[in-house]
Amino acid sequence: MANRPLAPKLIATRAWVPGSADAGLSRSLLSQEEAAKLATIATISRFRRGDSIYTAGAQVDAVYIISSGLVKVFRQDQPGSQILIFAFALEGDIIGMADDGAYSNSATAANNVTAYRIPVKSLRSRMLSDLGLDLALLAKLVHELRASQRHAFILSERLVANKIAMFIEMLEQDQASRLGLTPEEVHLPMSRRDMAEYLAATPAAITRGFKTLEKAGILRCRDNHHVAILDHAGFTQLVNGTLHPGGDVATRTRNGGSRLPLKRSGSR
Amino acid sequence: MANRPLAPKLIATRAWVPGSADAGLSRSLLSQEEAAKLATIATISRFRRGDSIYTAGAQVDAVYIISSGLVKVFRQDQPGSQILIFAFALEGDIIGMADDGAYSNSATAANNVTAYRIPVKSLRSRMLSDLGLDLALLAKLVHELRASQRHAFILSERLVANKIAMFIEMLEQDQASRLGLTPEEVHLPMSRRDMAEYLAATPAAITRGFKTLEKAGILRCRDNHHVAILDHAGFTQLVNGTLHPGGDVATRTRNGGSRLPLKRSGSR
DNA sequence: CGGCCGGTTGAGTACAATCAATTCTGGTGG
DNA sequence: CCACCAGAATTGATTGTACTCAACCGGCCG
Repeated sequence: MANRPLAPKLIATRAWVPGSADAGLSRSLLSQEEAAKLATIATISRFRRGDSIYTAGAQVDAVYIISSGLVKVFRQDQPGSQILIFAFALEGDIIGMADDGAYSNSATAANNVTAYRIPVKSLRSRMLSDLGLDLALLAKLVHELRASQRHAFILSERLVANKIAMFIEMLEQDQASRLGLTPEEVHLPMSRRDMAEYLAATPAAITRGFKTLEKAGILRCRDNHHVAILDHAGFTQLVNGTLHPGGDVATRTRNGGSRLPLKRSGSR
Repeated sequence: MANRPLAPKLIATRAWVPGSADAGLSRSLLSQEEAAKLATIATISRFRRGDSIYTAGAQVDAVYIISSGLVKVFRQDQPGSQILIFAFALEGDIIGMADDGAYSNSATAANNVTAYRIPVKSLRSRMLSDLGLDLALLAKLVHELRASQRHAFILSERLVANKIAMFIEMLEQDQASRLGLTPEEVHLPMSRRDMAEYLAATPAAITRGFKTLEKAGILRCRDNHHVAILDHAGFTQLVNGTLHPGGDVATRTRNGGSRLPLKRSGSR
């Protein structure tokens, strides 16, 4: 096994910045001289909104580094059935992961997208000769793993409003790490439908969830692609499941006046 | 960055065997001469049911390879709040992942557990001197990423019965890869409660979900830890969201007789 | 023998999915 | 530049499923 073909493998859709202080690392991963190295063996590809970049099951022949636009990385088992978006890839992100020679998920352009296309053959030789790059990719993988776990954590939430809050927080952290400072407004580059497919919900639920958050004073929507976080504290409280946004106290049958916990305490 | 301390990083809770044909790879990852190498620098640790192996946020000082028992790898933000189990680690699995010097999730023993404890210091020097091991760990990471995406996919399912089905299928594949052949019965080493925390549900829902699957003739439970898959076809159909197990046709208001799809077709 | 914990069952509630109708929006072609 | 159309987004009404709360059973350990 030591002299296995040393599979081209890996390469992962970039992670949302995970938790805390490694933003610098995450940003510099492939945006420096190593990226330049890659650029020498890459060609530029363009995709229109809706174009498929690669599809699950196909042989891996290339890996892409997004230059501009928004790419959805998703899984869909049957042609007409359920979709789950695993990640949104933005500028600087790498997509085209596989570990056994075939793509394990699909990617389509949500926008007009430009990307560097890197044939795996050249990538493989590069990796072998350049340990530094190998380690960078490894770090990338760790990030993506964290992102995926975060995704799972978001999906484990029951209330759509909470999911949305966690999602926006994620976007905020990502944009903060990209810009170097936390912006006034969070930008939501994807459609409501895309958000629904990332959060395992329906567009209708997304709409209502935003409304709930807005009425609770947590955030304000300038338009469907720009939101401002008003109450950052209650925001994280809500993320922790402590807060119950859909107050609507009037309809409470019993337990009329007492707001407060009334949520899971000891067990789940 | 090339001469960064080359962080110990990585090391991941092992993946459930992902999709298809790389079972062999997954099994041999650390179970051969490399495992032997590791054994020379490892010590044996024992944990009782409920013991904490490591907790999120703590400095990474060691990595563990499970020798026997069952370990839950989970995340819990607030002390009393929601838990999400990210993975169950069995014999041969590696836990103790981190990418910035601190554990990113927690692990506790669900059983009596024995594990090899590997201080990261020795591991780091090993890794540097042994590229093969590094690559093995990298492959491990890829597997874990796949596992996490699979987890997200399971969580995206709405009906608990479907989640359970996917979960059992996952266990079956894992056990098949461990044994080399698909066993008659699938073994569920964890408690109902643990399953609930992996599937983001409640124990009550788990119970009812099993009942549903059993009444639908999909599977049969010998006891709470041994199930046999009866209808493997309907099983995967159900996994794809095509089948609707809670038939109970009598209560259907409209659409009285027509079983069949009646689930999401075009959109989600 | 008696708590204690895991598991099950039952009744009531709440949230999101579904279905369907309507408005809004962006892009296209005249 | 405007009319128009298709898709996205919203809204409403209804239904279904899982959560919640609570009680109960059973085995295990003290």
